[in-house]
Amino acid sequence: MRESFGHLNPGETSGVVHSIAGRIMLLRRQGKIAFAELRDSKGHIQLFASADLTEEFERFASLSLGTWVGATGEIMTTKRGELSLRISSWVVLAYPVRGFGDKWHGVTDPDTRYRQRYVDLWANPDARSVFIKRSRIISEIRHYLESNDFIEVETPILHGVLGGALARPFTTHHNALDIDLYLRIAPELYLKRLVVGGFERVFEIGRVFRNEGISPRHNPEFTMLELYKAYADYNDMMMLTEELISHLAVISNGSTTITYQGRDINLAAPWRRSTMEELVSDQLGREVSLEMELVELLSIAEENDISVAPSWGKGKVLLEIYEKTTEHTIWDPVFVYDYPKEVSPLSRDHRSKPDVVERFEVIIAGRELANAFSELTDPEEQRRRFQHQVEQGKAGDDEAMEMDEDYIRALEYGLPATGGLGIGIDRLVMLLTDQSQIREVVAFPTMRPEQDR
RNA sequence: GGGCCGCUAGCUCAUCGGGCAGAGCAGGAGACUUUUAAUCUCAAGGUGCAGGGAUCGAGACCCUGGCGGCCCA
Repeated sequence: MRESFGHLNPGETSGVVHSIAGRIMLLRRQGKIAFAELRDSKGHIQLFASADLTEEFERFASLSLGTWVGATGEIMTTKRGELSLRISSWVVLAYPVRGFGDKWHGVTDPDTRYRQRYVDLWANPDARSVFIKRSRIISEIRHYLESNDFIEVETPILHGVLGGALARPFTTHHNALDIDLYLRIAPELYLKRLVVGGFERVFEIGRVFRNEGISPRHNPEFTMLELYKAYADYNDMMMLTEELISHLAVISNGSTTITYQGRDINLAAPWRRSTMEELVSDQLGREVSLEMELVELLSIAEENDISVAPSWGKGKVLLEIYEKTTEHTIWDPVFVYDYPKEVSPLSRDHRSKPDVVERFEVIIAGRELANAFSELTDPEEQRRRFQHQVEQGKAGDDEAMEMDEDYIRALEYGLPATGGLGIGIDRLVMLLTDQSQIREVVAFPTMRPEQDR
């Protein structure tokens, strides 16, 4: 309507009759005329009502803010130049029984905003726009992948065996089979089974569940994109990642340079590529590498006040040093690559370096955004890696994976060289909508139950 | 898990060296024929998060608990 009739001069009528529906956000009465601001999902428009032209004028002029109405009338412009619908007939579609928030301040109490998102969404335009952007981002991911010959698939959320990531699970129970099941911590192992089955490019966008604390950056259930591409490796995944994310930045913000929490981030490809050892060495101003002896790495950890567990090997210690000293210092996107084998049970051995695998994480604004690798395809090596995980579990690591015999059987039928990539959608949306808290991008975040408030 | 902060009308916020709790908006009644958070008049609106304690007297001070936020692990 604004596009078609925005040219009308103040005081002009169009002769066109139109019907619209929405929620009354503001209402100003002046004697025998009244103005209302009607909002729908696309925007807002002014309604103009007058005693001589509008049915049941008195009743219209006394409607409460928040009322849903449908209205029909002629498109016109007021003397002050505001495009309006001069309504002749109208109908109430829903009455609000609960009080409207403050029309100027909206509702700001975070507890109310998160628990009663339906209130937040109509009271705070910023909240609306975040969720609209989220929808566009996810839609664009699908479009991008489909146009690159990926197919979208759905894999089980109820898992009998824990795997695909290092995390503590939620457990549940199936009554008829009388078995305990996990809510998945990652779709990874099922997606690769599909590649074994011949689907060469697959992706899934879905919820995963990790039984850990709630923080500004963690919700127990969150949305992951995982994709797998046959005949590809982690170098291909780097190119795909930087291309996809810089594309999404342009779609959602119009530029590959975005502002996050007051600081610019340049997402234009290509992104910096650095090994974990290089980054840590730079940060600490001394050589740090997996070629060192364990005791040497342990002493570096100690110097930096990093506590380690006795069961950890060199890889786990290096990862811990990296996460505690270096990760949070990265701002512009970096592919941190060549991860310790010890902490990467599903990644292929590096083609030329010992003790590391072909894996990378993307760090932007100090946080992990994506994780990818050249997939481990050798069933015997995979069995050894799972075995190591089982031992870690016995040693007290409650995030360790379990032995997945069926997954090994699938690998025995042959998984071609495959690149895999996982992106945390919520964190991506946070980045692209300039939000510092995951609860701002999850419509209904996990909350403690309401007491009698 | 630790530290700090918050919780007062439907919403956003005040108040005080402990002494009957106050405003704007919303909701109600009324005025007003081109408003833009319209304006004006009137009336109404509260178990001060919950429970204990010291005090003649607590929303305020002390303790415990609840929920939330921020920072840290």
